[in-house]
Amino acid sequence: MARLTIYGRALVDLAEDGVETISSRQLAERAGVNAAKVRRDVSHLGSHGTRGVGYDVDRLLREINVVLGGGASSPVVIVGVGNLGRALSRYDGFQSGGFPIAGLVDADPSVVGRRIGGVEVSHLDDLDRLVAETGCVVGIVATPAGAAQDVVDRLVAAGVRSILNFAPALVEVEAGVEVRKVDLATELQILRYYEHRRSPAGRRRRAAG
Amino acid sequence: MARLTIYGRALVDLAEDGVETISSRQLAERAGVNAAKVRRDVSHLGSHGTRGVGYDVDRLLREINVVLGGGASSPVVIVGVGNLGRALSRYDGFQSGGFPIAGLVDADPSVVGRRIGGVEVSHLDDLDRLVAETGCVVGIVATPAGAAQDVVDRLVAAGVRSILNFAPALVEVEAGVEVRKVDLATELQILRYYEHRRSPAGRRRRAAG
DNA sequence: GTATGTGAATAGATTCACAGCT
DNA sequence: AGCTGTGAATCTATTCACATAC
Repeated sequence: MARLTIYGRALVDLAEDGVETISSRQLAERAGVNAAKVRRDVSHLGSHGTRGVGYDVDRLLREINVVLGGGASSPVVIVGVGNLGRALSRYDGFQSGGFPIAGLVDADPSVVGRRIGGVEVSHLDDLDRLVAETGCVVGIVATPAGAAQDVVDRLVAAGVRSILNFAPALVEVEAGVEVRKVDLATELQILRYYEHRRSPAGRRRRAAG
Repeated sequence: MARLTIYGRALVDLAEDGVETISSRQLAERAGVNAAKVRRDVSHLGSHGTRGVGYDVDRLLREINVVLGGGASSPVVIVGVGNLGRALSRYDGFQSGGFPIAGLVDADPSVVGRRIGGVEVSHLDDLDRLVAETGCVVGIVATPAGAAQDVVDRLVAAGVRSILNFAPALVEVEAGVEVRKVDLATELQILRYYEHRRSPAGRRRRAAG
């Protein structure tokens, strides 16, 4: 399902290049997937291509955008302005992707009031008010693992129903709340796993067999 | 397979708490998965628990670490010190996770020579030398989409075989090179998708049915 | 001829459920 | 009694392959 966003990006590029129709095969190539997969994914949209021709780029893009929530702007609040939180606060991909950073929050009084990337840091206890005032619909958790569950509970209590969790911890939420996890440590570990498979200690200096 | 790293983290916590054995059921609960899944995953390690008792925490942790590449330190080079690249450079999770940042690289001469988080920025053309001198084994791509493929090609040419791609672009690599993609825009889009399902325009102000 | 949409086939991951060990 | 290891069942995702439409 993450593939829809990939198709969306490819279609934006195509539309900018003035391309009007595209076949499943061509789109698949741009998206790095199988043509049959494109067809089945697209058919789930209820969309219809034209046999013998392909899909209308503009129409398909519009349909994908509708499913993905369109061009709506979804303000986010970042909880935790430690190392990672500050890094994320300064990343303008949120803004440009339609997720403006409407608030920063931390539990440490010594950082409350500081401005990062033009946004002032509020105290965790003001989360409810902040969410209510700014209309944040997405919460980004960038705290240490130990604080993650508490923060998520507070976000949910404040009415946030979509959470992106960067903390290396599992969190539980009630039904109806969507949590997605981004785990940089795991990604790196997996790379190391492959690295290790290629050259475990002791084979490192040998020529490939 | 990403689950092994989750198990690993849970086991570290358990070891610190002095726990010596753990059943698949308990580990599963901590990892947020099914007990049968834990057993099957662990059995792929060639490990053996003790029937009626469970797994030895230390032993299992050691075995997982061996598979994941152990405590080895894997220096990384970050390519692209734009917004996201700078953010990542300042994130100390790399360092603490055993992935010290050994180099920063950018194509823009105006940032070359600047220091970010204690590391000097080199020019993209010096990538080969940098990789050779620092022994980087992992490349992190934090460039705009358009530059990603070129950067990846250069990383591969320099001998890097493990790449973490933050650029919202597909890249092709020869066999034997492992690329993992972290796509913040897609994660947010997917959250918005669920958000949109819950309250599409027009229903927003209605009470839940 | 070309390309979609989809039933059927395949592959892969997950879960059940239980024999067998401690 | 409690728990692992695993064959078998199940569920889900992917791919094939072709009838159908342009």
